[in-house]
Amino acid sequence: MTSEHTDAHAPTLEAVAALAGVSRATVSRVVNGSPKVTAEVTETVNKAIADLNYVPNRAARSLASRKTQVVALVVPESTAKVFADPFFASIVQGVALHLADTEYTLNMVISSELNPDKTRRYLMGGNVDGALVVSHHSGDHSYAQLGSSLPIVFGGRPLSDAEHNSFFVDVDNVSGSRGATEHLIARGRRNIALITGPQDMPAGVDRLVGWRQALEAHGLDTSLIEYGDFSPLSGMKAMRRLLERGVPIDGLFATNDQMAAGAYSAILESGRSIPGDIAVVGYDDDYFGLTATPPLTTVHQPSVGLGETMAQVLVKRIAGEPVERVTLLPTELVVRQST
Amino acid sequence: MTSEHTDAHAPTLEAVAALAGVSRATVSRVVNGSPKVTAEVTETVNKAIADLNYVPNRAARSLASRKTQVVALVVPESTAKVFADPFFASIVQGVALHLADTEYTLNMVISSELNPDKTRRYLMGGNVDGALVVSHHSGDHSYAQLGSSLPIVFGGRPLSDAEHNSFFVDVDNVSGSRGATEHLIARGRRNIALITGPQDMPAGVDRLVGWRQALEAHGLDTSLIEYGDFSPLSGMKAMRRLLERGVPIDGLFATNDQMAAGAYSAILESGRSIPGDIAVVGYDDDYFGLTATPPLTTVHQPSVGLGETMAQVLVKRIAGEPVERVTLLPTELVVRQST
DNA sequence: CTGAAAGCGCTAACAG
DNA sequence: CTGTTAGCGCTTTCAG
Repeated sequence: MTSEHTDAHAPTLEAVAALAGVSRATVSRVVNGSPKVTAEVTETVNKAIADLNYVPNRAARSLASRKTQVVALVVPESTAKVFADPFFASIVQGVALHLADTEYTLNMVISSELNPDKTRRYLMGGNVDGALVVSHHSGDHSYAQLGSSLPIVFGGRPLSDAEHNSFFVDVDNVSGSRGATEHLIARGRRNIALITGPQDMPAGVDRLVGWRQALEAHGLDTSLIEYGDFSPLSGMKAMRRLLERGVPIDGLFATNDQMAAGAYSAILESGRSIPGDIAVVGYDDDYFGLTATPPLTTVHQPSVGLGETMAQVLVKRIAGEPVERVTLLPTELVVRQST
Repeated sequence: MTSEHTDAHAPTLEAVAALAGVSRATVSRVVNGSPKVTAEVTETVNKAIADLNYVPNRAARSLASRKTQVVALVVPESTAKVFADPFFASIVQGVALHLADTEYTLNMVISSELNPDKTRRYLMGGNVDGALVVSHHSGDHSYAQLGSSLPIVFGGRPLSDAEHNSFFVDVDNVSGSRGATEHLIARGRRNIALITGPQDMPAGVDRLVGWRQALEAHGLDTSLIEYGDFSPLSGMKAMRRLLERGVPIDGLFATNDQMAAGAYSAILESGRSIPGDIAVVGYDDDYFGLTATPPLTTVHQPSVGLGETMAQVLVKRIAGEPVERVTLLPTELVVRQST
């Protein structure tokens, strides 16, 4: 069942040079857009290129120029397993879309946790000009060390600020959460609870900070906190604990929609109404928000934009252009019927 | 804000040869696992490689061997826009996972519909050893022509069987649908309606065929058909039309979960119950199935497996090994409370 | 502004 | 089994 592949020798730079009646060096200059070539000659060469349907050979080009024109997108295997996470998928999409407009090619590599050296070697083996590292919401900068020998841009801020040297772009979790909470306040709520995620994840920490900032700015109580693990079940349990405290609660900010989903159940089973008794805001704007009853007010993150920005920052770094070490993208509050 | 990158000349094959006291050719042989090298020499060389932390340069290797060790994953831009589609995301995941175990590297390219030639040129420019083409459930084989000069494997069967030469792997829609319908029959249903998708999409056609096969095998009526466009709204409308026919209906097979969702509404609004009056089965096993009331019985597709298989088939083709031109993956019926 | 010459790092016959 | 010898196709000084 194997098929033949006509190995019709692709035209080389040399062939173009011959047809155009110039030297290979000149063709190379034209191909690379060198400014010092007569318009006339440039035209002749371009015509020859078109006629021959010439496409430069990347390998040869890289070898000679010592540049690969490739950037890697590193995805830890654990993240890949949950690849269907729309947030992550959108990041990849953004990266790919931005890169499509550049000279760079996207190399997706799944780094196995079992054999992280394989990836390290690949990255350091001169196979790529730079790398993008995304790790499922978690800010894992374990590749940060490579940052000193290869331009790397991370998706998500590092957990510790000690990483005072890695470049990253992240969603502005603090401001997004502050906005969500302020929305609750604007709706007249005064006893606003928080169900947040693990404090060993940047998203968990930052979203708590935003909530607290908003509350403090209005002189409101910040003691209504419970922790979950971003799963629906944990959200339900956290909400129950909150309700059991027996203190008044008229607003809830759950730091992701999944936990908000769980909280919905707990609120409803306690006989309370949404948003009548308790107004709730989520975070992530995933599918749950739309299908929930009532539809959930939530914080939308610019996931595609995150990917695009990462790619953009990396390309600039590779080009040696100055770029901010940290880029924070704004979120958008999507107001629906739960508030 | 730019940072320095120590351009510590990566060790070359030559350096390894020197350290090991052999020729470059021998080192090359060891690196490429040639069988004709003394165990002793192999060891010495490997030690030198380890000591120097040598990593072969891909560009040089490709240039000399005329192989790129790269396979492209082509994603039409329209598909990329809906990248968050979990089915598609899983395919990418599968591809990446399988490739991670091979010598191949994954190049993701988004092909713009506006400029399809850019992609064609890239593929034909000797930049990749093979390509994987996925187009959102649609069986678009517009790159089929390239198949004669580059190994290509498609995800999803082509719409027309005229494409009697392209290699593809697909989910076995016919058998999946037949199974879904037989399940309804086994549950004692005899008046089984169908809401299917556009007949210009392989999935739309094949799922109808499976339903019909099951019904005919049991001598049941196959006239209860209505068409939708895979959207929830179209499913709702189709169901209403079905109900308006005024004939008995005790089972429904909707060819995707989204349309099943719409059908749910129509059934419920008509005062009927699920599965009491009408048992329903969907297809896709997307998130709707789980959150629906009652949870939806549906057909699960091996999306990750699809990606893995595509990669596997492509790698074999590149290696010149014989492979089936078409590979159909089995589906699995997930039985929940709607039947 | 353009050509000539010298490799980039590695593989691949071909000898030995 | 191992070394020698040529390049793979392109970029890049360095002259002219």
